[in-house]
Amino acid sequence: MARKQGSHSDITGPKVRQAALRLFARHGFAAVSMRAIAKEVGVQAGALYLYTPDKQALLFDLMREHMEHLLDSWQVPAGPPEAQLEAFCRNHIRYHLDRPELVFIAYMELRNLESENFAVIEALRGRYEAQLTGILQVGQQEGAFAVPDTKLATLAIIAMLTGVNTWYREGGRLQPADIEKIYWDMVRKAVSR
Amino acid sequence: MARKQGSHSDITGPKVRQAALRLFARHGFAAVSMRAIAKEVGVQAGALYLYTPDKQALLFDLMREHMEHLLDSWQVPAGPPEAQLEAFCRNHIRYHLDRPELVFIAYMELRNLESENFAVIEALRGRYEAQLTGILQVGQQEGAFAVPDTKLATLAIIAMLTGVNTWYREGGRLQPADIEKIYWDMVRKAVSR
DNA sequence: GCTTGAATTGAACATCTGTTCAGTTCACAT
DNA sequence: ATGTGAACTGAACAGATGTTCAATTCAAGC
Repeated sequence: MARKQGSHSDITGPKVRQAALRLFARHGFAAVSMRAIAKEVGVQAGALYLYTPDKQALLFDLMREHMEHLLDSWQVPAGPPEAQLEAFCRNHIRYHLDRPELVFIAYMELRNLESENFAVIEALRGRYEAQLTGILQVGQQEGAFAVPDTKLATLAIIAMLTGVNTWYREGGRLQPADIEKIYWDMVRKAVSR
Repeated sequence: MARKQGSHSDITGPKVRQAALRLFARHGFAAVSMRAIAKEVGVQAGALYLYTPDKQALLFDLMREHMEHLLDSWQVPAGPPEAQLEAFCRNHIRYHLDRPELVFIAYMELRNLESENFAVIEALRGRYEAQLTGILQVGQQEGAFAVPDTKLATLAIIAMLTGVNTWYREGGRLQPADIEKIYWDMVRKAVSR
């Protein structure tokens, strides 16, 4: 069972995924060749096929793992809807600021997924959005929120939160904690009565 | 000066831009070949070079014209900051719902611009954002708004508004006018004290 | 009818594309 | 010392890529 010392597969495998992640995020899936990925890894193009069946799977696996990890990253806490919403927003921002490249890919490269793969990612995205919609619905019923359309509010809030990734750069004027607070403030007011 | 009747260049030219727009929006710049564009136009690939110096210019011109047209699409009206903000939000949504393909390209294909072209588009984007920031700053000073960070609020609001394009489809449950109202409501509350 | 010239073709270019696979390497187990 | 097998190379594949350009088409103007 133990891997042989000389084996590189448990090093090269992750390296391939990492290189694909970086290059897809920087140049876009269609603009990155297998040879470019191989070069980044320090290997010939043919060797990549020991670690992925094809280029499409490289993209799909990155996106699927990202979405699954995002879903696992939190649970709706017990408590009043406002606290639940705050937890959602803060987790979303923190999670997204931590993995800018994955986030970028997961939402820029949807159209490069083959249709079955696309359906899988869309379903995962739907499950994530449903959690926010659920929080908003309960809050609306209990009178804590005033959102005319919970589905729209869900998409508006997520778009707004995810927008951080378009401008945030490490070491900038604001720390993640500041950003969390500012965005949460805006969301809180946006859904308030 | 008058074009000859037999001339097709004033027909083919726009057709080329239109085909590029559609295909870039659908498949992404890098995934669309000049031959694919030519086929959509009904012409051989070589003929495209009568209407564009190269593929890059096709993308850049679409984006630049879009941004310039967006800037021309409105002016900050006289009046209280809240009315100015409402005008901005409603115009933004209306304008974006009217040209989903251009909007999509202008913000998905930034990384496919050569660096000088990128700088031009970024400058135009900056000028557009500055208008919203200006409204928020005045409103903040006059006490009409309570935004802790006007630059962040600018980006958050624009991200939220532009987000409509990710889900809106013609003939859906909501009319553009409904959407304008719902989003404006959320923005209004988000910046209120 | 003939000339002009803009619009377009179609072939050619050098290079790149994703993917396959027979052959090589070399740390390990025996 | 020898054999094994995972990891990898390097060449090959069939076709696509952006771009150029000599040659063709054909309506307009004379």
